[in-house]
Parts: sequence; C-alpha cells; structure tokens
Amino acid sequence: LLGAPTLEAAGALLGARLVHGERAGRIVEVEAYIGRADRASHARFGRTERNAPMFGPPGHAYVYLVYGMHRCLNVVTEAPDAPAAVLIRAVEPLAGLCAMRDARVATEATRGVPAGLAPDPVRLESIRRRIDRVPEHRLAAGPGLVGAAFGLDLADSGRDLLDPGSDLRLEEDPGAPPFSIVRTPRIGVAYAGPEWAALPWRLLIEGHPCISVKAGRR
DNA sequence: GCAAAGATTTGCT
DNA sequence: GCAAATCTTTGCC
Repeated sequence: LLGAPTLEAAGALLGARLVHGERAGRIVEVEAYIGRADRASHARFGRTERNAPMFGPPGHAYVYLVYGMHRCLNVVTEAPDAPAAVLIRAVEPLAGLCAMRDARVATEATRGVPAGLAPDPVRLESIRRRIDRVPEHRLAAGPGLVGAAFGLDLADSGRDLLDPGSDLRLEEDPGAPPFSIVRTPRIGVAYAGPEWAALPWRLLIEGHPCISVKAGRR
C-alpha cells in the first residue's frame, strides 16, 4: 500500500483514518513529495537529522516544525533508498472532537512559553473562547491544524503508523462514503521553481467541506 | 559561528 | 491584502 509509488499511496490515504488515542479523523487532502530531485521536498538536501524518517521504511511518520510554530505530519512512502512522503493537509474530525479542541488550545497556549512554565490564565481563556467557536469542519483543515488538533510533537517523528497496537496510527476505512479524487498543484512551494510547483501532486476529496482553508477548497 | 528562509496561520489594515 | 509570530535547519563565511 504505502510502499507503492507515492502518488498511488497518496490516493490510498484519502478516505483512510488517522487515529491518536480517542481522536480519529478522515484524511481528505494530501500532498506528495517524491525523491531527492523534487525541489520542493525536504529530501532535496539529502539525508539530515530532521528528514531521516523519509529515508526509512514506508508507513512511518515524518513530523517537522515549519515557520517555528506548526507541526506537520507526513506519511513516509516507497523504499528506504527512495526518500518520499505524503503530507497530511486536512482531516475531517470523526471522534474525540473535544480532545482536538483541547489540543489546539494547548498548542497555542504553550507557544512562546518556556517548557514547564504555566501559560497565562487570561490568555489561555481567550484562546479557549476562540477555539470553541471554530466549526467542526475547520478543526483540522490545514497541515498545521492537523498537527495541533492531534497534539503531534517532533518526538512523534519516525513512529510506525501501521502498528495496530500504537496509539498513533493509520486505519483503512471500508465504510467510508465513495468519493472522487481531484489533483492540483501543491500549496506554498513556489520556492521550488515553476516546473516543480506546477506538478499536480496535491490530491483531495472532491467537494469535501474540510479541505484546508489556505488552499481555498478547490 | 551567523544570517536567511520556510510544505502556515492569524489578525489587522 | 499584507505582515507578524517564532525557531529549526540550511548554507555560507
């Protein structure tokens, strides 16, 4: 499944479930990053401490910090000598929605606060009120929001997502409603140059309400 | 050893 | 529509 060519694996991930403890959601939008030659991929510099999971076995997590604040989840694909991964860009919440809101509040509250220090209660309450108003379909509608809603940490990078005994895992969902797949260029990769940025390596469930906001639901 | 940029999100103009 | 927030990684000196 995930050892298949990355674009096939990306299609297979759509509709699957991402589970973390009591939280579960359906993957509705992904992006493929394929090989060292891909100028948009973190693997373009070769193997580093951060991207090491991309050079490992398929089905493992690659979690990285972007813009100094957002944690993004990838699922590693292809053989260990072929660095590739699929970025989970948006998820439809299915279970554990309260835990997702709690995690988003906690993520934002600890931002900029030294580890181990309690966040300011007033600021915490302000964040809480805002997150409580976020509609369900926006809880994990973006790669950074998936990381926040599922409470992912850099320490989760490298974990095996195919281990059925793990609290953080992927599950197939035979009961998922049927859907059509749409392919578009990837988001936010203009730095890679026109040729790489134009490749239709973003896949999403057509018309799904939980598509990432930045991408504009198309 | 230091400067620059980033697979984003949010809020203000 | 634009810029700030925030910090790790990369790349050059």
